[in-house]
Amino acid sequence: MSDCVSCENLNCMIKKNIHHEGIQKYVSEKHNIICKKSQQFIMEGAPAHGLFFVRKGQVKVVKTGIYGREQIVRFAHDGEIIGHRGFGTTKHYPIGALAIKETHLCNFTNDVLQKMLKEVHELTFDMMLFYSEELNRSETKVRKFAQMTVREKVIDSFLYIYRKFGQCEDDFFNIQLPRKDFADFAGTTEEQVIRIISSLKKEKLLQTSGKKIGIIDVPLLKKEISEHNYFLDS
Amino acid sequence: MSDCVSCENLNCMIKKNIHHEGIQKYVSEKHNIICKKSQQFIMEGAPAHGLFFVRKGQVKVVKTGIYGREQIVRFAHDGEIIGHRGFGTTKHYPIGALAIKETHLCNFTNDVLQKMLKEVHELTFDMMLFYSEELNRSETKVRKFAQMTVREKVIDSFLYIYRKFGQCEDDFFNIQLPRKDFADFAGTTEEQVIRIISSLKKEKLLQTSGKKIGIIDVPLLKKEISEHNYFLDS
DNA sequence: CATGAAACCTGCTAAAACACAGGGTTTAAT
DNA sequence: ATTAAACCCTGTGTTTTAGCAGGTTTCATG
Repeated sequence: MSDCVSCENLNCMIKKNIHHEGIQKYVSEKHNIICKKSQQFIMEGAPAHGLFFVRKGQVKVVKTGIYGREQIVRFAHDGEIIGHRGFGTTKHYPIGALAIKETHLCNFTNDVLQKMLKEVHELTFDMMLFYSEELNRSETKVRKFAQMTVREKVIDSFLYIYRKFGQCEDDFFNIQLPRKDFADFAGTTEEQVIRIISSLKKEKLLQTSGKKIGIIDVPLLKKEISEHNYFLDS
Repeated sequence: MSDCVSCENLNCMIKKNIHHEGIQKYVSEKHNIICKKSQQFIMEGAPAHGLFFVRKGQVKVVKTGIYGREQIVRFAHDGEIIGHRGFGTTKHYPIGALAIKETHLCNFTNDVLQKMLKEVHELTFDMMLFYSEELNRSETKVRKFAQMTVREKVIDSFLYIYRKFGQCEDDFFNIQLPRKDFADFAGTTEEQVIRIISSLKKEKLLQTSGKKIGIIDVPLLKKEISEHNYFLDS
């Protein structure tokens, strides 16, 4: 249950390197944590005490912005890393993280992690590649925020959620978020998000039912932003 | 002249690891390139053929954005890496790079680099840390772009230039850029930049003389953005 | 030193985005 | 079933930003 060998998250970096002997002795030192819905497990500004992997669940990563405005950096689910931003020179987490629904986490302390990286070079290399991809993603996001209109940013956020979490047969996202969260992720206000949702519903591109949101016509929605853009995956 | 041992850029990652035996045999395989002013040496979208280090000079890193609008990702000078964004999974450069003034570059091909990383684990580790710092920087930038006003973004850009290139005794930046470049970097339009420069001149915070720009009162300018912000270094 | 191009500046206008206010609806707990 | 809290929605006024148009300055070059 708690060991990595039986874990199903094949995209997890530890799992991928579990066959290396150097790594196995450290796996037993990882902590398993269970978070209830909306529970925060990383505090922004707190001393970094290691890396987290999402074993199962949904997480949002936040950062306090200007005027205390909340910014959602990204969402994460099964297999993904959280807390890697605190690993460089800074010894404090630059972000906070909280569970959207009940979430099972694996936690490696910085000490253990450091030892693992020293011993298993393939892991270090994978981490480097991971960071480099994250960097590309982040810079694409900079470009988006700098140049997209609010409507485009909101649509882009919906497509991001769609790509990441998908939607069930009834065509609603496999994740439920309040409008405010979409706003904080897209970099705008709740009102704008609501207005744009209204428009998109009228245009038969989106459907809602209470908190639930789903895309009706994915290709058409995609078309609207990919028109003048190259490929922007994030 | 062309070997790393005598190089003065102590912040360069290669120089830092030059004492490792594994690295020295590869240093001879690096290429030295000299770029004239405004010459482009990385084309956006071209196949990635390695990493560049700035030996001496000034470089701007650009990315074509929405509607073909140009976005300046960052500026670089002595000792800094360029082209690392093309190293992950993508085999094409996601950015372009061009010399602002005459610039001397060192170029390692991807092959050589790969070999170096395989052999010198400290280098891989350093690269990982480098990427992780870049990621933090980039995400700070996302937040800025999402939440700052145009005035704040422009001021922030001036402070960035000040931090990175400094200014001489006559209080002008050690780099000359057209207003348009500041706009592309700050994520706004040339007109806005010009307007804000005018205001700042009236407020005795900035001085200009033709293309030259300099900050008169750094702490006061800093204060304006750091007021509601935590520490934002980029 | 004339000249043309590039860079810089300003005023005006329209559009985009935000903020506030107030009302409606859903949800979950008692 | 009731009630409070959280969430959702819409209208209106204001601010911010972008875009255009036209003018001036600066600077390199023949």
